[in-house]
Amino acid sequence: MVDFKSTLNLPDTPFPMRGDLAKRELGWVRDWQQRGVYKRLRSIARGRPRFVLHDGPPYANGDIHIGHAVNKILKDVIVKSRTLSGFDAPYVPGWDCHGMPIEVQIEKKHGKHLSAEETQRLCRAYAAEQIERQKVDFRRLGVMGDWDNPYLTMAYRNEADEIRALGTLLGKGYVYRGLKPVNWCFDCGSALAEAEVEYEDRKDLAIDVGFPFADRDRIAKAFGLPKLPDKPGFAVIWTTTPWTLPANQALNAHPEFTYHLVDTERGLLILAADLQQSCLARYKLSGTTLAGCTGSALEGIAFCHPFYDRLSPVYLGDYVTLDTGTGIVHSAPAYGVEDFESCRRYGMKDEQILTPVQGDGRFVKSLPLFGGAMIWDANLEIVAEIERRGALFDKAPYVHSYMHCWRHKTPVILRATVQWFAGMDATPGYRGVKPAETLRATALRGIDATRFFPAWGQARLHGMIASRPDWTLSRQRQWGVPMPFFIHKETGELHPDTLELLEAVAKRVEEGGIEAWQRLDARELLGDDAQRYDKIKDTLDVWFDSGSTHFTVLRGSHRGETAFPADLYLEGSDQHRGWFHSSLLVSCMMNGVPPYKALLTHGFVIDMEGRKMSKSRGTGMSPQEINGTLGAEILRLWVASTDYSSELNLSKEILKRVVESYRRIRNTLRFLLANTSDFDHARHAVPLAEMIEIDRYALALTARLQQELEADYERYQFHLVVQKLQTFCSEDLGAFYLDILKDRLYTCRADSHARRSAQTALYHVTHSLVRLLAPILSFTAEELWAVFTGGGDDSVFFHTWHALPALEEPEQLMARWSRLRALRAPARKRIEDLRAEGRVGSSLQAEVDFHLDGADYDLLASLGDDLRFVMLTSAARVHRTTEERVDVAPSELIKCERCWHYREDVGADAARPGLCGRCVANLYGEGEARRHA
RNA sequence: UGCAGGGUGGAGCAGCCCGGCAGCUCGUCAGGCUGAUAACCUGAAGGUCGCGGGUUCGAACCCCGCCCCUGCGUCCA
Repeated sequence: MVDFKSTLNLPDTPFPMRGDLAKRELGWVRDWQQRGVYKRLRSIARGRPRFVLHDGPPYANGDIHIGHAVNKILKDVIVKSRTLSGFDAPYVPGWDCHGMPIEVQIEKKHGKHLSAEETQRLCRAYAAEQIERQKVDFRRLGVMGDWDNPYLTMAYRNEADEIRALGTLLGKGYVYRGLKPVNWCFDCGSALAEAEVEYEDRKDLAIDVGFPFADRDRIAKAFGLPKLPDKPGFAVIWTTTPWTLPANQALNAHPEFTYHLVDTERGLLILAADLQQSCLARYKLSGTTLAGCTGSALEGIAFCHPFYDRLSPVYLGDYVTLDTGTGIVHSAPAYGVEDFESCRRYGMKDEQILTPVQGDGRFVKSLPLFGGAMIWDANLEIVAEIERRGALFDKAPYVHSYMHCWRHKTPVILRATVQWFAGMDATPGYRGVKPAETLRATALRGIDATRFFPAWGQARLHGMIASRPDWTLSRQRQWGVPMPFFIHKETGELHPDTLELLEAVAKRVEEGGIEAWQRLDARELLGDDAQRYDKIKDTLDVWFDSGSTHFTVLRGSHRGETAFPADLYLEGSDQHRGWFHSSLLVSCMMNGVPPYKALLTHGFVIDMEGRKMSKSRGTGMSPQEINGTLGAEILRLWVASTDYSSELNLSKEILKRVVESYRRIRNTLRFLLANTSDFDHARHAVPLAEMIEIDRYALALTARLQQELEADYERYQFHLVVQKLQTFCSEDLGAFYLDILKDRLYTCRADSHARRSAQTALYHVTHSLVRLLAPILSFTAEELWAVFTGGGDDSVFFHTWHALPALEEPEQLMARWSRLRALRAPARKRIEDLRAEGRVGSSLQAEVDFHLDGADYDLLASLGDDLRFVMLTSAARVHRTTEERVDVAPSELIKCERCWHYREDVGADAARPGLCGRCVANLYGEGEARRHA
């Protein structure tokens, strides 16, 4: 038997079947870096319309985790797909460098008693180190960007511009200074942002405390009694924070609730009517109701403080509820927002508010009875004191969820301090300048003008902005951008030249970083005035750092290569409260508009049980680990194939699935390469009009795919991209077109029209696919590009979507072949029956007879003898009949040793034994002609 | 407790806006090919579309209620 294998055009390519990704990706990362691909891409894209995705800066502490990877990969897919769409899409990555977590790290390493300047120096070095580590991991993911020139919030220029931004806000009249209860952490010694607070269960002591009657006549009058019985009396309150009692300055009652005056063994009690029973039960007292009145009747009546010699008047408040307690609430304006606001409403001034708790959690020394005590320790002493004075009615442990510092995990309190604020509704103004509308109104209008992916983000951000309180801009930390103000020692007023002084400081910071402010002697700027002014030590909230990058980066350090406003900000959904929020507020104050045209959010990574990924539970999967085993490409494909708008599920099992689907795509690509390796488009391409019909159909399918994927990319629907790519590779190519094509590619003459037509189609399919894949499977696409285009200094990213040849009537072609495929299916199934009976193996062993009528008959008949190639059978006949059916039978003819078809003319040429007629023609004659398949 | 999102064969997702046989890929099982071969092709099994009502000739899809999951926020003075 002659070996005809060598007479076939079998696939051939150096593109390996196995990606060996974990190892070989490193080579591409290095290659991109060495060749300066990003930089060259910028010059290639220069002049195109710009698309700016502004990177939200990750915090420069710790190695990247899976969430970072998801975020950066999504950004990368967008930047690359926009580039391929013909945009100039720069990507300037950034890092958030200041703030407490880093300061805490330094404290841990070096202790607490460093000078501010030394702390800053160490923090700066630490952050720089963290950034380099993260940068390596980000690059390893295949993320392309300006890694040699990222933005850092700690860059001197950035720090200086941030001070300038502060100056702008002040000058426009948004900033004010005032006393206000803010979340306060004793361990931080600082106010916390809303985002820095989390809730955890905590056990406290809940106590019921009586405030003795002070004005018996007014109480009697309120209850409509001529005179009170001659017994002691109390208004009873319930609290879980005994330590706030030394700062008590009022009692709150609801204006519409009914309160009873109850006669008990321990005297007269005032309680909310609805809570009377439960309270008395708790106090183990029995009582009779003497009279009742509404809360509003109690307004202004003063009661004695339980252990200090002063009075607390009743103020009315709608926020008083009947869920727990007594219906009367004790009010310590320095330690509760509602308390603060109600006391303010009743005319209390800042300086009247009692603030006995210091920043370290201890009572001031001068506080009678409890001076110097830590508030948590003082709780017990306070309860004991109340008990001693006979004012304690009940005490019981109480578990409730309570605010904790996200860093220290220790309880946080509300504490009135002097802070700087950006007013949401109040427009404090600055030297006569006032914004035309409130910040809240500007921001809400900005949200309405922003596009959201997914759309529901809009309602969410809107809701947050609508209800948020004023922004506390100041912090009492070291590692942060200073609020370089000078305050008059007596009046507390800002220096009249503050705007100029800020600019002067900014200039110095630009030269020497925030350390320059630390070093600055006030006399250098103020001269003799210096002794009358305090140099403020506050720093800016770190959210202000990242919230002002649209100014410090887009209009500052990277203004030439980016633009304002950005086309897109993209972050995890938690950033509605974080970066989206702070950026919106800063930009609305500075520019009156948001810094972005659109916002995209993604969910968090969770495991199979629907739990959030966490290292402590051992379910966490690190990107470093995945990169090192499966490859970053698998991580990228997983991210892209997941609907990121809700949670992203990840597990070993899921990654295994992703690896499988990667293999499928990779092998399809390999087949395409292997069958075009001897094809030179310039010399061999068949003109569109002369191409074989099924090849033109393949082009039509590809054109439709490309059109759909371009749209999916545009709408950031990457999971649809992956799904369609997959289906295309499996269904349209693998199971249909390529399967049919093998015969023609392998058996026709290498340079025949029939084969070159197929290769022309494959050439275009490959060009289209490799680019459509590139944003997601960047490593694979680049690898393929090098093989396909013959190496050189090119990159797939230097190109745009492939321009496919324009078919004249693609719809007609699609309709015709869709029907053909539908008619093919039952025949394939009948062949499978034969196979199950053991009567055929390969489908080429079968012959098929279609019995059809009408359009279907015409359709199949129109293919002539080429129908058998579409059917993958040795013969396919069509018969006109009204009784439609498909017959399949094993061939009784002889198998051609070369093409494996079972044909009558095998051996007809005595000189060529074992060969069928067309193989003889292909090998020694003119070659066969194909028109349809 | 408020806001938002989700719940479709073992896994990942379509379908829902605009009601009309529940679909794709992967996996599983069975078979084939041995000229894409650690690949490829064919077929099959597998789903009460979270639950309960309603509207409708007809509901995964529209309406109401509930349950569960996730994120964000908030609260117990």
